[in-house]
Amino acid sequence: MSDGAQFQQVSPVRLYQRIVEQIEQAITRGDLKPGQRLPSERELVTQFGASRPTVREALRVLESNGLIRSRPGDPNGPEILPFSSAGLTKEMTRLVQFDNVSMAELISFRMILDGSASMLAARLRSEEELSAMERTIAVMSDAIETGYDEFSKADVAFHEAVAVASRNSLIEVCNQVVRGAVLSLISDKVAHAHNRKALMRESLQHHQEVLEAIRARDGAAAARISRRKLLDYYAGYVPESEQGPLLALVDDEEP
Amino acid sequence: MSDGAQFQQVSPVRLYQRIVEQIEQAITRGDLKPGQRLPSERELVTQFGASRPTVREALRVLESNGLIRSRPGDPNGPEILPFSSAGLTKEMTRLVQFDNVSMAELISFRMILDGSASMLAARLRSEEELSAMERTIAVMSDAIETGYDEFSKADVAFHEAVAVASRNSLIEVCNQVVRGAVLSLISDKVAHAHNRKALMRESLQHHQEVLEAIRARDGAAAARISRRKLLDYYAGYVPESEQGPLLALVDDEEP
DNA sequence: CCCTCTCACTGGCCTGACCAGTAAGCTCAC
DNA sequence: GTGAGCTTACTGGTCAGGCCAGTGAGAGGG
Repeated sequence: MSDGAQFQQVSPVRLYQRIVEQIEQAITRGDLKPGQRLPSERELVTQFGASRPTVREALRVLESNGLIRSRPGDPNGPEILPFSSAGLTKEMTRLVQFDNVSMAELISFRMILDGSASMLAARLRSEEELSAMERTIAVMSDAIETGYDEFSKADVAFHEAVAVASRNSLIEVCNQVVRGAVLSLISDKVAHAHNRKALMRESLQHHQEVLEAIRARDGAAAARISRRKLLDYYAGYVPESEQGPLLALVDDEEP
Repeated sequence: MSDGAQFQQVSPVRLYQRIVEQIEQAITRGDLKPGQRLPSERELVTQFGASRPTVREALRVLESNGLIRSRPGDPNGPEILPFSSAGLTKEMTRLVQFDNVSMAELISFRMILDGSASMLAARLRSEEELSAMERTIAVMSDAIETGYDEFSKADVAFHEAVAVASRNSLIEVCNQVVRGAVLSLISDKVAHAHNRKALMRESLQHHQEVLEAIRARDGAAAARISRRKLLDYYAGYVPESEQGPLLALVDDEEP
């Protein structure tokens, strides 16, 4: 190779990509805020100087990425949507589905995220946030009789309350995604379990112990308990041979 | 509400979405493997019974999601791409850019991921994996004189080696994404820093200390050092008022 | 056997058209 | 005046057909 300038590989840029970029940037910059409307397709055609199919390709991409939504017949044009983590969820689910991510890895990741969230919550929580958690636990307790859906909803609410208290939304988004992925892999087993009530009671017990540590502002304990309980709860779904990495995560009590 | 059946909200499904779904499923199921080719657009038109613009909209969506790539003139048709975390990175970057995710949260998240990876690596590593890490550190050391690009590449290689040893690819993918997001936010400052060599030396020092703990199989120490060093390195980019949650993460040495 | 050139076919892009929806604004009865 | 109903100008969804610049497998020449 001759010395001197280094060249980057170039790739032809499609017209529709240019349009996507422009609109994406306008949204990111804040020129287009959620709720605002894009001009109609035919109007965009004149503004971008491209044909309608090309403009439409761009809009379809934006739509599939959750940035806009267009309804047929709406005279106001496509709508800018508020940010949602749906795209992230989709991507992460795909990562799980066919990038050889095992159940053990998923649970390991949940243990890390959940443990960290609990630790941060224990150390940073306010009194209001604590009582918010207590309320969700109460709902869970009641929901054991009411039904699994209620219970599950309250469960999510608890983790959300913890996430809020941890002051870190990234944790919650990722945790939510991973949680969803785990559930989608074992949902059939849970749904058909004849001992669902027992499972719910066990889960409730776990959450209460974590809450106790958070109440006591004991970050290390909250993390340890959270991880330990997750492992107990899910260990049955992981083959014996893959449990090593999971045990390494609860192995906190070393000299 | 009358009791009985619960109905879900329905939304009209576009034709192009049906096509996207079918192809996505085929890929997820493994019917279409990376490297294989899709039929040509005109062939797909007849198979799906849709028009070319519609088929093209579907292909554009798949392309923008990183699932396929189509090159003009290629007689073999669009190519199925191997999985890449590019989509995830894009989504996460967007999350950071305009969902009120602060620099502090990003760094906090990195500390969690990196700390956990180091801990797992310390407890699970093999001898080969350890020496792989040592090699990347050596490269980093040499690269201080060679240049920042080399250094950065070796840096990535180190974290990758740690991730491999941690037996959890999710950690590494997420860490890589977050790392990229952080760098994209501060890259200008690093590039213009007049003391880049000093920064590199500091970074190298940090990595060496983590490596030492991993060598000693001391998981707790590896995690603690990793978090501490990340905080030291990046603290300057976080406003004083937002450092609370970060400090909570290194506050391990409690009674 | 290798090299070169051809050509059928590819994807990128465009024009123009039809249809089923939507909602603003008009009409009209009350 | 006011509300209900209808008209209408627009929207997005979809299609058919066409042109162009590329690509690469295979035909042909050396």
